[in-house]
Parts: sequence; C-alpha cells; structure tokens
Amino acid sequence: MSPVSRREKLRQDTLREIRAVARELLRSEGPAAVTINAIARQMGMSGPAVYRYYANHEELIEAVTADFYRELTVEMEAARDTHPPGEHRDRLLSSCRALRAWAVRHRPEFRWVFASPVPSRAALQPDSPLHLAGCEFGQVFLDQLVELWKTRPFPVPELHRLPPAHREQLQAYSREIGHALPPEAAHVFLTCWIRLYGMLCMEVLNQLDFACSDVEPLFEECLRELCGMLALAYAPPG
Amino acid sequence: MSPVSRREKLRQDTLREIRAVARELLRSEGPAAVTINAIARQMGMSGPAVYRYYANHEELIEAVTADFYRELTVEMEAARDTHPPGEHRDRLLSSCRALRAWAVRHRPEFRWVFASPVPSRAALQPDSPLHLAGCEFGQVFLDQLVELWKTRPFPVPELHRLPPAHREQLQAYSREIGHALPPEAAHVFLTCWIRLYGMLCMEVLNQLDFACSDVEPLFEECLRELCGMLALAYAPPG
DNA sequence: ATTTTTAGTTAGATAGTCTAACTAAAGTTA
DNA sequence: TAACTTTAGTTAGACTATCTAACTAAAAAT
Repeated sequence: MSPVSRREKLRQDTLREIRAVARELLRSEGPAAVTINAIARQMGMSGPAVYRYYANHEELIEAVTADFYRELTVEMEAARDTHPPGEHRDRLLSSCRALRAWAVRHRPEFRWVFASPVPSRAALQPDSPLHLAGCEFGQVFLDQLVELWKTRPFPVPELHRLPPAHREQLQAYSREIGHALPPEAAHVFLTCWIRLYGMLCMEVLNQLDFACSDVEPLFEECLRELCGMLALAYAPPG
Repeated sequence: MSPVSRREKLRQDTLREIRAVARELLRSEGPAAVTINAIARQMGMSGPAVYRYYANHEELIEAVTADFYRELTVEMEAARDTHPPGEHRDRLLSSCRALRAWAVRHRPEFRWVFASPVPSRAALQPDSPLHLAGCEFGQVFLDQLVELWKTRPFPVPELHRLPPAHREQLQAYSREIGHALPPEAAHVFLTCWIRLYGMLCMEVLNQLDFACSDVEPLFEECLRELCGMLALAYAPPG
C-alpha cells in the first residue's frame, strides 16, 4: 500500500500545476493577471473548479508565495554548499550572491514576496505554510551566523550600551532561537540582515533606478561591509 | 478676474476630496478597498462620475501616491528647517527622523508608495506628477548632502578604486545632477540613501517583525552610521 | 437668449470572486 | 458485483469591480 493514493497524487499534481500557471501569469502579465479565472482558462477547466484546490484567491496567493520562498531557500542552500562546511566566508558570500541572483533573475516573484507583505507577525497564524517558508528562508542566513559565532565569534557591541528597550527585544529573540546567539550577537545578525535584504528590496522595487541600472557593484560593497562586521576577509565573486 | 474660475475651484475641491476619500479607504479598509466605486459611494455620487476627474483607476492611484510623496517631502523639509541653515548635522538627522516618523505614523500610505513601485525608470514618463513628486522627495536628502559637501566635504572613496561599470554610472548620475556632487561623493550619497530607505522599507513591509516590534533603536544606529560616513557627530533625538 | 461646456446621471459590456446545486467518475464497502 | 460515499468537475447566478456610451441638467460663454 503506497502511503499516497493515486487520487492524492493526481491532486498534488493539479495543485502544483495551478501554482505553476499562476507563476507563469505573474511573469508574463504581471501580478494583476494572476486571477482564479485566468488560471482556470489556461488549464482548460472552469473557474469554480479551482476552488476545489484553493479555498480562495488569497490562499492561492499565499501558496505561490511560499513556493517562491522555498525555491529561493533551496538555491541559497545549494550555493552555500558548493563550499565545504568549514569555509564560513565562502559559504556566506555564495549564499548571499545566490539570493541576489535569484531576486534579479526572478524580479516579479521577488517583488511579489515583498509586495504581498508578511502580514504583521500577529496577523499570520504561525503554522501557515507561508510563514514557515518565510522562516526557513531567513534561517539560511541565521544558521550561518550561528555556525560562525560558534567557531569564530565576530565582534559584538557591549550589551549594556544598547538602549534598554532594544536590549529586551534582543533578549527575547535570543531566547526564541534557543540561545543559539546571545543578544549582542543577535544584534549583529539583525544589522547584517537589514543591510543585505534592505538593499535588495530597494533594487527590486525600482527605487535605485534613478541613479543605477546595474546595482551589482553596490551589492558587492554591501557584502564587503558585511564581511567587515563579521571579521571575515571579503573575496570578490568568481 | 480671478485667475481660477469658480468652476475650476470646485473641480479642484472635488479632485482633492476624491484623493482624501481614497486615502481614508486605504487606511480603514486596506489597499484593495480603494476602488472607484467605493470612493463614489462614499462621496454620494455614481461610479462613472469619478471618471470626469480621473481617467482610470491607475491614474487615481498615481495621484494619491504623488500626494503621499508630497506630504512626506513637506514634513521632512519642515523638520529640517527647525534648525538654522548652517547646522548640517541637526538638519539631516531631523529630516531623517521625520521620514521614519511619517512612515510609521502612516504605514499603509508608506507601504503603498513602495508596493505600487515606481515602474522602472524607462516605463514612467518623466514628466508625470508622480515621478516629479518622487524626485522632489529624494531631493530633500540629496540637497542636504550637496550642501554638506560644499561646506564640509565628507570622506569619499578614490574613484579609480571603484569598479569601472559602477564608476560610469556614478559619472552619469553626477552629470545628471549638474555636478552638484562628484561621482565619488554621489557614491557616498547612494550608500547612505540605501541604508536609510532600505531599512524603512523592511520595517514597513513587516520584514523585521520576526525579531523586533520596536525598530527605533536600530534606526538610530543606522543614523549613527550615516553620521560616521559623513564625518558628522551623531546626536540622539530630543 | 442661445449655444457650448461641464458634471452629473443611468444602462450596460466585460471580467473578476465566490456560492449553490448538480453530475459523473473514482474509490470504498457490504 | 452492487450500492454507497467521496471527489472533481460542471453550469447558473449573485455580487462587485472597471469603464464606455448615451443622455440630462446646470453653469458659463457668447
């Protein structure tokens, strides 16, 4: 007895096809074109049939977004793993570059991830696939800083010099990740993450076009600064 | 003879009211609720009447977005001008804090500005009100760096050490702003802008909630770093 | 006083989300 | 195998959106 019935397999195939068609529409016609009806047409079925698979438009959108997170996560992990476990610097740089490469190669998808923003922590139920996928994505970066911290701790600010309110948040977060990083190292992690991800956000949302068409050099400089903060020697790509 | 006829005045009032109602809907019911019909209902007129004022939904959205840019610009300028012209440090910090204050106080609006992103440089016609408002917004920050550069130049990288492709873009941009900043100073401007704006982008798009509910301390640290890059002595708010 | 312009109206074409009621096929069980 | 249940699909339709067309009434211009 196979654990998945034939029916279940077909169902999974259809679910996958729906998301694939949605993505194709996103790429070819933009986010507004990703409608239940358009997907159904493309698949040669009637509109309401799609509701057998996703309860409503929002749920479909979330599933597609989760796919994007997962694909991005896999690519970052793959890039990271082109270097042996000990090579923290190369692993980190590779995965960061993979992040940007994906974002640039899949602009509509990356924009989509931002534009339908993680509805503030409180809103999204913490066990939804989207939330999970988002966490696992962030984890790729976090894990590497944790690993680095364990083997080759980077410089951190003195905890008592950080504003008390901020300190408490860092302590809470440190607890939340099982003390894998102490609060002051979590602060460095956050700072790095904001730099990296914030820059990509601006690039992909076309907020840098006024001055740049090619943002890669700025991104590399960002990576150089990241290395600085983490006491790693920057190395150019290639 | 008044230069604006009575009719024109009424028209401007209605245009303003449409945008105000749109904004109210955005705040109270979210971006999806900002529809031509809902606005018309709220104003007690029939749907198609709105088309006398805005040719289509997109044009209305653009006008509202331009309003947001303008309001934000005004607030930043006002904050800047609470300090006398010579006080570069205080003026810059005040306007940056005003930027974040507006973003946090008007989250839906700020999100909206990002989420309906400046359609890449090529797309948007350069004389549209939205594009203009966006430029004027960026100008608030740029102008201050220009002023600072003229009176108290900040450290810059050596131009020949930047990647050639990047150098060319910076040269083009420098030309575009009438050489108000040389390319290497434009590079510093860009770096600062990305830090500042990128961080806000992440905060407002709920990408930092996983660790922080109060991002202010991180923002202040960002300002501290900005001051460092610009050879200014950071000063806390208040 | 007549004409033109403008701001509004209703009716309707088209396209979306989503529900309800039904059908046919596939799987399950007596 | 026959009857039953579950599932994936169907069509019809209620509701809402954008936007066009054709019309009306009021205001402005001549």
